[in-house]
Amino acid sequence: MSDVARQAGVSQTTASFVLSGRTDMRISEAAQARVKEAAAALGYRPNVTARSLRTRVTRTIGFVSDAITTTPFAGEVIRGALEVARAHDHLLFIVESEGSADTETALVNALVDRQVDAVVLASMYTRYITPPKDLHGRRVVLLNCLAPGFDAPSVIPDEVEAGRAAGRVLLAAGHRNGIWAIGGHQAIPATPEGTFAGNERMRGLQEVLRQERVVLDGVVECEWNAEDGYRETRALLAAGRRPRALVCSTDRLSFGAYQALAEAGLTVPGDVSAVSFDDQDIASWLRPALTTLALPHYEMGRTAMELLLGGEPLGSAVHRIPMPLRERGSVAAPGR
Amino acid sequence: MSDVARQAGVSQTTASFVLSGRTDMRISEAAQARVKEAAAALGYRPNVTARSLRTRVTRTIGFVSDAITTTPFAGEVIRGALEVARAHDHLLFIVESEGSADTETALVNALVDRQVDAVVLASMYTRYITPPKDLHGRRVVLLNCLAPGFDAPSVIPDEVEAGRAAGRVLLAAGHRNGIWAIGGHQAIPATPEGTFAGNERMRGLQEVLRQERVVLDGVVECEWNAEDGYRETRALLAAGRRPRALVCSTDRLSFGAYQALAEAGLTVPGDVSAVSFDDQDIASWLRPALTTLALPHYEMGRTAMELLLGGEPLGSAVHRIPMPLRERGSVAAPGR
DNA sequence: CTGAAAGCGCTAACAT
DNA sequence: ATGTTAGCGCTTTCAG
Repeated sequence: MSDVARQAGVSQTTASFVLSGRTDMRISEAAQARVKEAAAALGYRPNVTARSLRTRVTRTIGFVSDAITTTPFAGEVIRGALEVARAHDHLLFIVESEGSADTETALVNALVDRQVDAVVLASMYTRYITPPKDLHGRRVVLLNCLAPGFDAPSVIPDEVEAGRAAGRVLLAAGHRNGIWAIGGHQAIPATPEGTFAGNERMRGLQEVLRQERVVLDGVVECEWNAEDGYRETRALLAAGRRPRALVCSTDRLSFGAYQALAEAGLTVPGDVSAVSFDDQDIASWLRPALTTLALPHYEMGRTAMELLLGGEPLGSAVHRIPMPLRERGSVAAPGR
Repeated sequence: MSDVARQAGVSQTTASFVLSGRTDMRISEAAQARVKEAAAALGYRPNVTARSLRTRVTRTIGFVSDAITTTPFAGEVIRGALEVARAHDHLLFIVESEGSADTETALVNALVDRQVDAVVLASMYTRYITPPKDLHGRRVVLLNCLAPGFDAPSVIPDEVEAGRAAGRVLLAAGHRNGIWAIGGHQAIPATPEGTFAGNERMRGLQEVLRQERVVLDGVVECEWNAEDGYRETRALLAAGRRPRALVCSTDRLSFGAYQALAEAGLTVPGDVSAVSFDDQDIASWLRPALTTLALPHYEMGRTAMELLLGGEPLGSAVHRIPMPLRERGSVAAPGR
């Protein structure tokens, strides 16, 4: 910068003012032009590290996630966050704690030592967490997780409303009997009380059904992968149960259910309707394509960053992002 | 740091030496202990920004990708990169150019202004690129892309060898006739010469088949998505062709092929064998699970970062990472 | 409207 | 074995 100033025949102060685009210290048009010209001629680029040292602002945000790889949606979260960051001229340090608290602490320290302006704490499935102490008193937003005692806003999907929507789709198609929930609350040995998403989805579903005095034929609690959907649907069929509609807690479960149904010579949606949650890629690859409630990962990423960069005080509200209904071909009137 | 020095009763220099763990300037055990104690007591954390300004080293790397969201593998690349970065105590700025050259230039500038030590230029499918000029002369590694004139190493999957492996799997099972390639070189209007991966996969495949004097019944050039696999396999069947084995250029194509085969009452692998490329999640969800050649995204991410942080000169070699064969249930001896 | 000078927190010659 | 001093590149009072 001092080279630029010298070449423009002004002091470094003047160069600084015009190069950082400040207007409050009125510089003559002539001087501005000379500085800009000199900067261009010399190929001047600011050293943001030096600027940050002085201003105590790095325009840098730490994005700490437990695992960016496990779920295929993760990319969407990051894409949303990245887009907003870029619009505000900020950069993201992305780190992954791999679920280890020690790693998380070490990484948060590394971020803080680099003077990040704020931190996003992201979880790949919705759950309660306890943020590392080094984050207390800092600008933080919780993405897809909740920490009741901790002073930071949370951004999560509106699962209860999604559960209601799933119920409404089935009711609207005329289903009142033979409705089974596959996956349910995910009340399995590893999570005996169910998971956050499982509990909320079921709550919304049951609420809507109850209003119409419809009761589920059953809720199958199991893990949420393709193989579980196959196994449990097959078991259902083998036990002589003949569902008219399936509410699968994930698209992966629906995928497995499709396989079991096809094996049994049953068609979707002619014999059995299916509605699920997530909107993974396979939801639209299946034939018929799946009607599902989409996890709004992109929007969540955006919202978290907008909270951080929007200039409003952060607060500690829970922001529930709507899960859009993707109506496709897997729901029809009940089969004969 | 000066607080720590004062409390320890030493100069700032001494404090600096012990806190940055330098051993070349021998400090007495006593002084070291006092400094460490004072640092712990005061909760001292170094300001890496300030250190970087002085040392001209930020321990920070820019990871520029064209789209981290499009492909589900992207997360694996990043996970690999992140792990190595962490092992070397470096942080990653991750940015996405969304395929726009202007955006890419702007982001590269933002990274350079923040004094990143190196840059990874990543593409989500293997292809030739022209790196932005602002990167000339800097430490760069190309991830999943090639830039012949540019002085930087490339890390790409070994597609030719994968093509050979696909051929060998089929030959070993006894296939010599009725082999069709679905997806082929991806010689479609958008990419009339085929894609890099398509061309290399086909080259390897043909090479191995030719050695055994086996010729493909045909190569169907189309896009590489699930719907294309369904449509083209269906068309094949409708045209009275009865393939004994399918080499699908992606798992998605195989997925679609499975659907068309099932519709026609054909079973895998009893009637038709299938082998493909990528090893996406669905490859193992399908029934039977798909035999496929895995894109080594995790390894690629690691390799790129190890090149950067390993201390060796970068060079400009092309590093071809093996694509492991995942043998599952979709290949058997030719059907009756 | 512009310039001189101090200092952000740290490291590294150079003394001692 | 430790301290003095000078910056790294930039912003920001404060004087003119």
